[in-house]
Amino acid sequence: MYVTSPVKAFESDIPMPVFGLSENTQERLQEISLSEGDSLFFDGDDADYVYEVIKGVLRSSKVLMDGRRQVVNFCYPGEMVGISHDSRYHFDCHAVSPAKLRVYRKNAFLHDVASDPEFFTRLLTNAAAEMNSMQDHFLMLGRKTAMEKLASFLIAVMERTNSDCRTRDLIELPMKRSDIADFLGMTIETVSRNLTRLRKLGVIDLPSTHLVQVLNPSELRSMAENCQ
Amino acid sequence: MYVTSPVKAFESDIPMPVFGLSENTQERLQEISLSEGDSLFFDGDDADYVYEVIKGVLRSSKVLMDGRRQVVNFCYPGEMVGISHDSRYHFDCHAVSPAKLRVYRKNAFLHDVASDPEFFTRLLTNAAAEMNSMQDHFLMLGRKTAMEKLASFLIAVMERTNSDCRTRDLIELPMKRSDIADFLGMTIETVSRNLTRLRKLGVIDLPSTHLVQVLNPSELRSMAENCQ
DNA sequence: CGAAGTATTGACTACCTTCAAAAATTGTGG
DNA sequence: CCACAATTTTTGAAGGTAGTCAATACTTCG
Repeated sequence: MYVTSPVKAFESDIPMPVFGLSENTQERLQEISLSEGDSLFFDGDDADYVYEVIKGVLRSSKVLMDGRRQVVNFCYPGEMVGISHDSRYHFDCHAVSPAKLRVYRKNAFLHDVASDPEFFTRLLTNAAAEMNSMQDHFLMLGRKTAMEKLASFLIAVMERTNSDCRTRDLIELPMKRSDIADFLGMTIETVSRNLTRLRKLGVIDLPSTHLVQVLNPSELRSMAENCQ
Repeated sequence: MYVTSPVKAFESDIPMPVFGLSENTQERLQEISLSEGDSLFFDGDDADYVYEVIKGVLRSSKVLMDGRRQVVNFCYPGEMVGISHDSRYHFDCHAVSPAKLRVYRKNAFLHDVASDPEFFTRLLTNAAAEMNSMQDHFLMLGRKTAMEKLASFLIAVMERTNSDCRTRDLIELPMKRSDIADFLGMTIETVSRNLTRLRKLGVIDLPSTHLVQVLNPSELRSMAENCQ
């Protein structure tokens, strides 16, 4: 079992968001940057802010006492993170790649949402959509083989990122193998082995560690639900 | 692999909710009953209604083409089911035990919610809470052993149902072993073997198939995260 | 009481994990 | 820019947990 030891972006004894800006400087609160590996917040922190990803990719994860980790979600530009049902966050959140975020005070955000029916509808729709994708994630974690999990993951990233037809089949994977493994509920070795197997089958190519060229999308798609 | 073959409560060629009541009889729409095994809706059906469980337990599940199934959630009294981000349901929903439901027209429901800030806040909080419990489910599916999964499940059902201190340690499991297996991402045989093992360890007793007496709650709790 | 469905138990197998080492990549200081 | 260390990824061999197949026991229901 492996444990990632996350490092706060700034060390500080003042209970403040990781980016370390003054709380009462409204303008400076509006947008922040994170470097690769920086933490945004931890499980148990006060949930005073909600965030919107502008650029980069975030990783939400939960950890068991003995260090076993489950990556809950990767957050891409346009998505919200940090909305809690109570006053605390219930997972860790880190930057997987250099990221820019828009920050909202939780209370102000909720007030704005409640007072604007259109905003509210959008948020509720997003929440329902996220729940739906979480349910697909359940099916994957609970019932798919290692190869099916990996194929599903690649398809999902493909559909989530490249809307441009010309670059559709070139997938960027900013996260490490350990992040992918913890997202799919398997080990880094199994992730690596199955990537290699997909390469040898001619379904993908691996130009570099964090790039996947999909050579046979339809085959990959069929492997996502019906392994070999 | 096993496939459950669900049966509609009423056979009908009219596209109508399963309970088969006239759409324009407002009063008769307000509450419905389901027998054990009845379906409420299927993946792909028009999502015209949302439901609130009054009595009994529902099961939400998704199925792969080859029949592999993942139970997404068990819905207990007080919980909502059927809120979708688009016009379709994205999972099957069945009654695990005889159930009573309150029915809302989706549009009317959303309108009511949007026009009442307090109602809205409650719904959003519930959604966030449900997401939080889904994230715990992820951790369980992806990273826990069979025994840890089963112990976690028993603890969760215990905390969800019996608020009464005297009956706290007597758990009712209305669902079948196959439902539990599909919820935990394992087989019925593994569920059965581990229940037996818990019994032989003296942690639980099994007075009947659908009843579990927890003899050593603290031991069970520790097994949920740290299987021997 | 018999039949159908459900649950338990047993024997064997397979997939994924674990442990270990080599290869590749990334980062750092001279 | 290169050399070297640290980290990450890949590959290999062995082992274990849970799955599969099969038979028996138990429950439910006509």
